[in-house]
Amino acid sequence: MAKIPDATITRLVRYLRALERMEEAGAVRTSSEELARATGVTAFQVRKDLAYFGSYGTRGVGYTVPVLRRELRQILGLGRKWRLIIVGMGRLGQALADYPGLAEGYELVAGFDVDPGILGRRVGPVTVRPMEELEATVRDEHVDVALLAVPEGQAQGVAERLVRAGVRGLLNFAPVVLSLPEEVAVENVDFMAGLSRLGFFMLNPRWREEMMG
Amino acid sequence: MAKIPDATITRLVRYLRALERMEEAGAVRTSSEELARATGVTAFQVRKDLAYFGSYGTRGVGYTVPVLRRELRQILGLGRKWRLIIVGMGRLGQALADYPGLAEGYELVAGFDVDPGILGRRVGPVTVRPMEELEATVRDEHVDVALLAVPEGQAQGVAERLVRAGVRGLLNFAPVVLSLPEEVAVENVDFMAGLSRLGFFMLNPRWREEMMG
DNA sequence: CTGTGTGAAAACTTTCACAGCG
DNA sequence: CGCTGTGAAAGTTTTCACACAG
Repeated sequence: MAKIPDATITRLVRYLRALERMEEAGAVRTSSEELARATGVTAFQVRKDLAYFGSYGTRGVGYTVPVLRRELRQILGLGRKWRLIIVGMGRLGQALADYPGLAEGYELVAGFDVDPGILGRRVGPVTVRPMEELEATVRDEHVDVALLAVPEGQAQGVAERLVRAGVRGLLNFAPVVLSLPEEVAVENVDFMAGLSRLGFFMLNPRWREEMMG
Repeated sequence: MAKIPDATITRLVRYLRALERMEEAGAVRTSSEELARATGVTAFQVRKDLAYFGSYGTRGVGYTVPVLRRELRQILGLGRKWRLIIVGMGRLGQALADYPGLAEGYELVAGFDVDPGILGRRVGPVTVRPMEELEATVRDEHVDVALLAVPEGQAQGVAERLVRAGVRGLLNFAPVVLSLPEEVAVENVDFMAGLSRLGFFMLNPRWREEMMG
């Protein structure tokens, strides 16, 4: 079985979203061509990406929307409900807790914060708990993944606590490179990096050729 | 001049952050080795990334922290202050407006929302304005970049308005693929995609070999 | 003698053409 | 016949070894 490009996984997420829109719209069949248009990649790419995992289409016909959707959910680990917590219930943490898409495939168990002012407050589906309860919650509630929305300076420390307590995946919103045992899956969501890339591209309009001043 | 990998730009952002920490700590010299350790890449990679843009070090010695920092800021377009707006001042938009790192290299001009309930409210450095004033603000205040923090369904429409009004770069937080003229720079910050990738990696612990079940 | 800068090799990803299945 | 699935080619990125400047 070939090695699967990281970028393929990211695209799979897009295909899935496109399929969900199609299914909502009542579509039953689709094609690599249509998926490509919906997600801004090439039809070659769509077929290759799917082929890494198996044969889900019918030659000469295309793909069956609900079937492919189910398969992609399976591949992306949405077959089961991951159990989540949010650490850091500032405005970012609260925005995350309220995000409707979360309920699809994830079960938000609790939110944590140091600020006594918001302890006990209800946000989205959860109540804010004190940091002291972090380890106990992770263990007792079988938490799989933590969304780390704490300030930069505390990210590494909190991440270590989480991993020690048994969390297996981290979605890190702080602009730091976490150093953790490699069996822990980490994804970074760094909007400042995105902003800097924007600056670079805007400064280098033919962002393929010619740099340097 | 060679084509510069996209990933290089992302790493440049990390190097810059590491350098800023070093400078704060009073360090004057550093090396590709040290930068590598601080950012979790290899020293080869650091040198190669920097070499795309020029020769900033001294052989046998290393790099001068403030010099390299200045150069990277230049490369990443932080030499000038980009003028920003935030469209969508829900909790996410408010969290962004309050983010202290923004002030470094970006000038937040205004925030916009449709909700009459928060119009006029002061968040971070800005006051929330109604969507009707969007175009006028972009033009009159010479806005370069917009942070798009509106609900999924409105992202494409708002993006088009922004581009028509003259915005040149978009940082899109909605999980949609925006289709816009290609001279507009777009970066996506999609935390749900990150979450799905986590699920995939956790489901495939030796996330290099063996898939399929 | 040290650590950068770089050409060349290896690894990886994307593109493509088309065989082949329904 | 049409559209998927795939091997092979093209293109891109990373790794590496080492020449060379200070």
